[in-house]
Amino acid sequence: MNVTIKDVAQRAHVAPSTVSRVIADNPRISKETKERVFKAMEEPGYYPNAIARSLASKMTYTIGLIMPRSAEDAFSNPFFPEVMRGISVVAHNEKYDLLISTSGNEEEEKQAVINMVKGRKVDGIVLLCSRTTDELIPWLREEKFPFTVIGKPLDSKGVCWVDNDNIGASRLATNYLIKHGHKEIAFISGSLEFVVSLDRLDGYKLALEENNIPFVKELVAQDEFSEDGGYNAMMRILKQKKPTAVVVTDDIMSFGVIRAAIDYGLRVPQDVSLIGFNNIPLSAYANPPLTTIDISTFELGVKSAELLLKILKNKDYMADHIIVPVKLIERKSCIKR
Amino acid sequence: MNVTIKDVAQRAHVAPSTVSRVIADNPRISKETKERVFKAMEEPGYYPNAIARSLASKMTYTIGLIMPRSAEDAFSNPFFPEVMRGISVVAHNEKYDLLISTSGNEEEEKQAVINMVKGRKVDGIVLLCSRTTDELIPWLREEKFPFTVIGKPLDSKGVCWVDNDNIGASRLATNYLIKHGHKEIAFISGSLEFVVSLDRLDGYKLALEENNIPFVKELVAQDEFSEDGGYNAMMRILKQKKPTAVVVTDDIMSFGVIRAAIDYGLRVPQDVSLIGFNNIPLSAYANPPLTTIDISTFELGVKSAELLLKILKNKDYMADHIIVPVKLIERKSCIKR
DNA sequence: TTGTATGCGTTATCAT
DNA sequence: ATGATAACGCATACAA
Repeated sequence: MNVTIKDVAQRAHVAPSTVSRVIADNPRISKETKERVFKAMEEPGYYPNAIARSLASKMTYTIGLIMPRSAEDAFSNPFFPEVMRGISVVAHNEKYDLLISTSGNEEEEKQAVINMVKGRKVDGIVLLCSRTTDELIPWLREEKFPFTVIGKPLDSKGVCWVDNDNIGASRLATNYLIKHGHKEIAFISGSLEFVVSLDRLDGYKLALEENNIPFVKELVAQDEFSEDGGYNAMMRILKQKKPTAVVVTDDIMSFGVIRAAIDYGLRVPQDVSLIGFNNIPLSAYANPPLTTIDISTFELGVKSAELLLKILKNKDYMADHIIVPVKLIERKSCIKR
Repeated sequence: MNVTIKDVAQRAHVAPSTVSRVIADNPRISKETKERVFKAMEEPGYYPNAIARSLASKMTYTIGLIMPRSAEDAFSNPFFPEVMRGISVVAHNEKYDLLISTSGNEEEEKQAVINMVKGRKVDGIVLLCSRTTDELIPWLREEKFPFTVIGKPLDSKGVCWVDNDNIGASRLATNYLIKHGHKEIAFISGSLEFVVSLDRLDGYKLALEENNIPFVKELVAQDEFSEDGGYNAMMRILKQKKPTAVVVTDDIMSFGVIRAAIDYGLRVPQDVSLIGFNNIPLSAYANPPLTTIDISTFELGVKSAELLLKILKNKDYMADHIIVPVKLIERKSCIKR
């Protein structure tokens, strides 16, 4: 079969345990034997079996990634790849691999996590998807399994999470519009099933309040995180009201909102100003280029991974959270009124 | 520690091997004991340790994914997430996990693969990146390790790969432009280091030849697979020639080409027609909506995974390849001349 | 149909 | 500093 630690041991005339120590770079081992062992590894092309290693050491050096339930959502919105990019950079630096398991529905997702956790396939998990109804978090907490969450969970007690200040970000966006003289400001977001949508709605309301602008529920709509979702939401609003500006909590949705406005005979930004969220690469090249809130997606990934690794290094690390800053990117989709 | 197969065996008053057989759903096992074992698994919450399982059975039920060298490229171009989506759907159906390992440079990439292969962490590998200079393919072939490649490798002898008919696709695109009355047709692609760029250039030339249009090398440019890359390539061409149409082998680059044209005072499609490649989600919402070649990115992922699984199921499966069809999506970026 | 024994390739705990 | 030897948790060939 393949060359094992025993073969190397024979070649080097030492015990397998010594070879193991050399691999682990154990300090108390003489230079001479270390050399000899390395030589004995070279020629036959020895490489440690990670599986056997994991079994014995109970360390896998791999991080589990739980994507949003539908692979559709997971990979079609640039948000997730960008988060993964952040995670993978950190993981790579620390010599961790990434194990990904997609799932179609809630039950499958649960199974995927159980499989990773109870199957001992990963050392820790990053949850890319925090729904308000998530039962994964309580389960992981109960299992005392190391994990971090991207997006503040509804019940964040005892869990480590990374997120933006979503209330603040939304308030920032809304205030920007208000300062540009807008008063009829619509708010379009994804499902309120997501904490992030809830928080951003709150930020929007907050900004209105601060400026004594009444909240009008006909100016608010939710829909899917997609171009079509944005289109439909905007259309629903336009049937009842005529906002002069709109806050859209996702750039992809913004594209749909723009299309809806145009279909409705409105020009952007002359008739409707628009501010998006996420600052995806293409929003800069939209027509008009999108003013948007950059939520530092990449950083979200980086921090979530760093936090997880910190936990792994110090098992009884206290529950903690990290707020990643946002930044308003001014482009051409908003004008003064 | 955690509950193991032995604990279950004791509870059910059977031998560990019997429990193992129940897990493996071995046919020759009585209904009664099977029931009893299942019961004994329930209460203490037994779950098989995948690592131990792998060590004993030499099967990991995970597929390794080798992304393009820079995580940058890997996740910023929608092509790769979409491919991953295809792969993950198939993997999920067959109860395989995905192990991802990103890498910064060629050396790291090699290490990542060695780590997966010699570390016995995966059963097979899908290469998402076939550079013409790739030394990974010969290595994997020599190791007799199961793998498939997305994109036809330069030396495809004895390797299983999945790709479009790139020559045909490019010829299709070019002919479309020619049929619309264009004769001054530019060709912008990524680096010729990629086989795909080479093939598409050939297809372009082929179409010109068929129509007795001379090949003009000033009308051809290569650059990075990015918006900026497209912009720069187009600018370089415009400084020498004034094409009435251009074939761009990547939608992201197309956005840059459009921007360059506009900066140069040209309207799209009135002054320059444009046909892209990949049909990424947002190309439909570009301005103008992009006419493009849909290369069935998702299918590319699906087929590569299916092919790999076929190999895994039948170790001495013959080298084979799969051509995934392309489709021309007509939108608004081309006009008759 | 079920049990026994051994191996999978390491790490880790004792020794020495 | 190094060597035996026992885990690690499961699969499997061989018995029964």
